[in-house]
Amino acid sequence: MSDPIPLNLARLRRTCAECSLQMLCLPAGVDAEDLGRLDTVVQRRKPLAKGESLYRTGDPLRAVFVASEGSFKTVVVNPAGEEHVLGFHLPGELFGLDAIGSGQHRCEAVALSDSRVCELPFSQLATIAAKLPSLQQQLLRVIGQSADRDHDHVDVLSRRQASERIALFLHGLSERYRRIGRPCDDFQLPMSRDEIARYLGLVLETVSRGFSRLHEDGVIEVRGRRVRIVDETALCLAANGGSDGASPQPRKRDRA
Amino acid sequence: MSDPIPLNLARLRRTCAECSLQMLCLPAGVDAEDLGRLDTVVQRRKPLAKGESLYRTGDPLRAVFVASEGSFKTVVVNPAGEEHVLGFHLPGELFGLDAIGSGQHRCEAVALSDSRVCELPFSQLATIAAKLPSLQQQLLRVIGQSADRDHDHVDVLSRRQASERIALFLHGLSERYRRIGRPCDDFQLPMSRDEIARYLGLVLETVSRGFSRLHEDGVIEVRGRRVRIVDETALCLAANGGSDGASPQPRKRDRA
DNA sequence: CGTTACGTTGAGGTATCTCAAGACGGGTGG
DNA sequence: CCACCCGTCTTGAGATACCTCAACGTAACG
Repeated sequence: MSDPIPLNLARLRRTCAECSLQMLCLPAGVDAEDLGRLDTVVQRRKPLAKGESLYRTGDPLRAVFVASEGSFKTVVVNPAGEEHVLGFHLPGELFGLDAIGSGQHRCEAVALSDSRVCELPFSQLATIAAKLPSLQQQLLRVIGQSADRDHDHVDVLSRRQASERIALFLHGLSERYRRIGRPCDDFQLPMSRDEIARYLGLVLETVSRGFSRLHEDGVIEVRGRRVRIVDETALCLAANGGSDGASPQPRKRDRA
Repeated sequence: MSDPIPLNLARLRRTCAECSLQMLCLPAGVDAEDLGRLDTVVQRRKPLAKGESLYRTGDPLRAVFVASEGSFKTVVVNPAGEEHVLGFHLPGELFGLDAIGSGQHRCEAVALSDSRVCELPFSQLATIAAKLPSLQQQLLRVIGQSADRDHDHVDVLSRRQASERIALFLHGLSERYRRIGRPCDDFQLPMSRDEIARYLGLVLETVSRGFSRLHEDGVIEVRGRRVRIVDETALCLAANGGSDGASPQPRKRDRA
């Protein structure tokens, strides 16, 4: 453990190449020894089957997570029994931070497909961060990025047109695929129409119709969960109020 | 600066009694000397007039803020020129954390009334936190609580019935007034109907009608911005799908 | 090859938005 | 003190986008 462990560094670089833990592991200023210490803390590649929960509402804060394979959703079930989707978590994206406020998870994390996750015990993370200022900064940044995704969600939900929400959702997803180093204009949705609907505050039929409409308008190609973005510009336009397909003048600026 | 300063401790305890910076200043394990160091960092009581901005979208992360008097809203203006309200910040609540992900503010903070704010330069906060593990933990917790408020916002926006959103909004506001030590069943709204609407993803008329309806049903009393919560239980019920007025028989979905 | 989950499409009802007019309340100045 | 103005809030009536209900198509799987 006191040896500088170049082997571990190499392995981490390889296996976590596109992982957001990279932000925690590999910033400048974290040397091999520090990294080795962190490495002993990360528990790697825990497998989960589709539909299994990683944590449930009320569970104490134990760790933060990153899927190395597969995606997750986080959901809350309200008193009326309806399920709301709070977020989707692609491979390489950190999640599970919802518990750092109260110490308890406010939602449930469910695997959308057979998955593998790395987990990083939070107490040890905090301890190490206290000793490594650079790691502390990285930790703050990663937390901030997680909050940014929540803001994106709010942004989507604030749109009052279903077509805007759907376009913005697809655009955001594309952006995130790009960021984790995957094709961003041709991908497989890890979630169902119903789950998208519960994320967007709509019903599944509306989502389906929205997809069909974007297809008709030549913005995307859809077949089931396969999505190809044909016209990214048009997608952005649709996300910002160019709601109706053939709106001749999508220019409306209200001012006071 | 190197003196232990019991006087400052006393002053901080008094002046920041209900302030969320308290969480950063006064946890067990932070002694007077530490506190003195923190005290030198907090800039206090900067005044702002109603409508003035504390920071704007794109501004670099400089500090985090707490209003000691007055309230704030954080807003984004989308390309179409519409203003979305991301959050309201009551006196004593920490805000401005939206920039820790990217280093730049993603929204604009506007005073809802004449206000005074304490600000805490972020770089120095991070430096001090690195030296004080207990402060680091408090910082994480405060950040987490801020994220919790964002989750509450998502929760509200996910409701598809306007009446639910409005009831949940009022209930959440009441809860927050309670937490900052103010009357939670009788208060003055710091924001307009229009601002509430832009927070809830509705139009102002719908908010107004929702208030009137809750008034008619004897759940609240409203006169302009003055709100009194008459029946908290009914408010909770309305927030969770007991949407329609006096439906004592909670069948599947009953419409009067 | 049947079963099952998921996705698409259609028709009709309804909540919310839009547009519009009026009421209230807090200021200002005569 | 009152008249007046302005921003804010309320209320009404009609248009519309979305939800509900329902049937059918499609794909994955044993």
